[in-house]
Formats: sequence, C-alpha cells, structure tokens
Amino acid sequence: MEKGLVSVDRWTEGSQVYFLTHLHADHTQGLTSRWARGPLFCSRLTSELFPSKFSDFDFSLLRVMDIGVWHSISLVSPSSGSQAVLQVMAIDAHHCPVMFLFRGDFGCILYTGDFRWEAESKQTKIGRTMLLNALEDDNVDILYLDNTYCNPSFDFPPREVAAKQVVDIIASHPDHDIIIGIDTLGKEDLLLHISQALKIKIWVWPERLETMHLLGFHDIFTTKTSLTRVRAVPRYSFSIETLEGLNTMRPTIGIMPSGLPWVVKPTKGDDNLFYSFSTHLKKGKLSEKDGTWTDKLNGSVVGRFHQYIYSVPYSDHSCFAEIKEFIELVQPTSMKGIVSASSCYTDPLYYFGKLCGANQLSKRFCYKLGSKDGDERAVAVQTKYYSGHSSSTKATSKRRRGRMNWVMAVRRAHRGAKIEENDSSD
DNA sequence: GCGATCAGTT
DNA sequence: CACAACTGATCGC
Repeated sequence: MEKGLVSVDRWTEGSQVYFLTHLHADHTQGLTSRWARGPLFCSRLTSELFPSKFSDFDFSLLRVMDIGVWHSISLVSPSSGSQAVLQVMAIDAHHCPVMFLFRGDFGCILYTGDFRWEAESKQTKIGRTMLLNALEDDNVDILYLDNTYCNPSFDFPPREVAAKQVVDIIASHPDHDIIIGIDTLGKEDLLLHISQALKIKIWVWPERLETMHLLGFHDIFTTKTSLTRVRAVPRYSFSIETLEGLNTMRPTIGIMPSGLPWVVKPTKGDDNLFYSFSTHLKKGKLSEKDGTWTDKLNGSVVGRFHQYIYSVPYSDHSCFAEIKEFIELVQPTSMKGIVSASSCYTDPLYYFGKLCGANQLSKRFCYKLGSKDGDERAVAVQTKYYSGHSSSTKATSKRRRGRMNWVMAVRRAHRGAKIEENDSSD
C-alpha cells in the first residue's frame, strides 16, 4: 500500500478514502458541502448530524460504520494498480464520538480522534474490551493520540464528578437564573445529568435543539425560556459583560465547563478585569493560592473567578493521568500527538516516550530541550506543507513575519493525519 | 453566492 | 507562540 492513501480528519487531495472522527469544526477544516475527493467514512451518529452542517453534501459518498465491527476496504495503488485491503474498526471515544483502528500491510494504526478515557467509567470498560479484542495479539505500530491535555498540569476529575459539581452550584443558587457555555456539539451528557438531577428542562438555542433531537434527546430540552431557569448558551456569547447585563434584569450566574481552568488577571493600565484560560504549563500544577479558587465541592476545586461566573473542570478530552493509562494499555511502538505539534509541553513522546520504541525518547529529548538545532528542524518539517501558502505578500499581514508564519501554519495543520504518510509530515 | 483565509472571541 | 471551538469580516472568484 502506498503512502497517504488514507486520511483521517484531513481533507486535502490525494487520498483514496477519508475518515471523520467527529463533527467539531477543528476536525472538518477543508471539508465542505461540495466534497468530491472520495468516500468518507464516519459513525452513524456523525452521519445523522451531517446534513445540519453540510446541507448539500453528496450522501452517496458517505459510508456509515457501525461501532465495534471490522470493515474491509479495497484500495488500489495508483502507480502499480495492485490491490490492497484496509481493515478498519470504529471504537467509541466517549467524546463525540469515535476513534479508528486500522490494519493493513502498513501494520496497525490507532487514531484516537478526540477522546476521553475515564478509568472507572462503564463506557471506558466497554471500549477497553472492544479495543483489546480487536487487537488480539497485534501490536499498535503507531498511535495518533489526542494530546490536548498531555501535561501533568492537567489533572481534572471524571465527568461524573464535575457534573455533580455543576448540579451543586445550581442547587445552591435556587433563586438564580443559570447560563452554561457550550459548543454546537458535545457536553450533552452534562446537560442530561443536570436535567435529571434537578428535574428541570434546559433551554437551548433553536439550532442546538435540532441537534439534540438528532442525537435522540427528547423532552429534556426546550427553546421556551419560560419553562426553565437553566439555559445552555453558545460559549462565544458567554462573557462577563453578558453576565453583568443579565444581572441588571434577574440574578444570574454563569457556569463554564472546561478542562482548562479560567483565571482572572488584572489588565495593565486598566481597572477592569480580563479573564482567560490559564496556559502557564511550564510552571507545573496550577496553583490554588492565587485566590481564584474559592469553593471546594466533592473534594476537587471549582473556580469562582468572578462574582457571577464559575469554572468547572468538565472536559471531553482525557486528562494527563488518563492519557498515561491509555498509552500503557495500548503500548504502541510509536506515537504522535494530533494537537499542536509545535508545543513541546503537550508532547506525548516527551512524557511517555519511554513506554514506546527504544530510541524515540532521545530523539524527542533534543527537540524538547529547545536546542537551536532541534527547534529549527521542527520548523522545517512543519513548513514543508505550507510553503505555498505564505500570506506575507499581503499588506494586511505585517505582523505575521518570521516565526509567526510557521506558528500559523502549524495551527492550521494541527489536526488530522495521513495514515502511512512519511511520519514527519504532520 | 461560494470557499478560503484572516481576525477576533471566550 | 503556546486551548478548543467557534463567529464574523474580507478577499478573490
């Protein structure tokens, strides 16, 4: 089988078959309603959500994969014309929703997509059994891993615990309206939990209600504000200003579920506070002594960083300990993070390379230590794909010179993979 | 009108 | 540089 015939969450030309793990926007960059580059494989759930995102999509190109069964796909070498068989299985990733396990003459490759691996959850146990059965005695040669939170700083509880924290916050504000920031997809289980625990409906915006119906949730969500005090709103419309505005009408608190805790920082030369996710990975564990953590519920921290806003560590990505456990289970020969190749602070090989092939650690160590050599090598690799995309000729992009160019390139590139492509290509 | 790209948001 | 996921403006066609 030749290189690059299979792409996962990557939509550039040149592959024979394409796989989509889930419908978040950062995995569909380059995919449009006019898709015609080849058959697209995805889970049934994703296929049902497809029309709402890509209305004019040619559905004859869509291939639905049931979870937990092997699918055989014939590929043809463009140069020799010889046939090769690709085997692939979709496995629940507990995100939204699947990872893919591939077998072919290239060996065995596991692509997690975005995933959550909570050790004690019943779902994960099912997933683990399914994965081990599928692998039989095979080794995973390459693991493409969701390394979003692959840093010891990221230590958050299982979603069940975080969901209880949310319920406790709501229950302790019986006379408040509640708004919760969510995206167009994901975190449905959190809302379901709230609804069941508090016996209350949850407001969502009309498009989100459609999505909820497609996902099979009925009678829980509503678009009528009069029916509930709990509203799930688009994350981008969730701000301190929004909350302050709402509080001029009715007492309201906001809850932001995220694996990245938020902190308040004073803005220079300004009396206002500005807030952002804390991203100081270098400094080790996020500290509680900066005064942003004010509540302890169920033994883990919940941030109340503003009069009206709570940050709760509810994440659909695996935390560091879960990533470790997953790598120990899979024991891949090699692996590669699917997120932000430029950031050594979330490089799985840096933390877990010793669990893989023998000489990977030393290779990666040079890179991580930031020797000039290592740094520039990484740059060269990443820009290879994007050398034709330079926008530096535009008058409007003055800022984007020198290092900025490859940073942007890496950001654009940071999802997806061509299976069996030269390993250093993305 | 469309997709690609860019700027900006939480 | 350093989040993920998203919206809206602008550009070229």
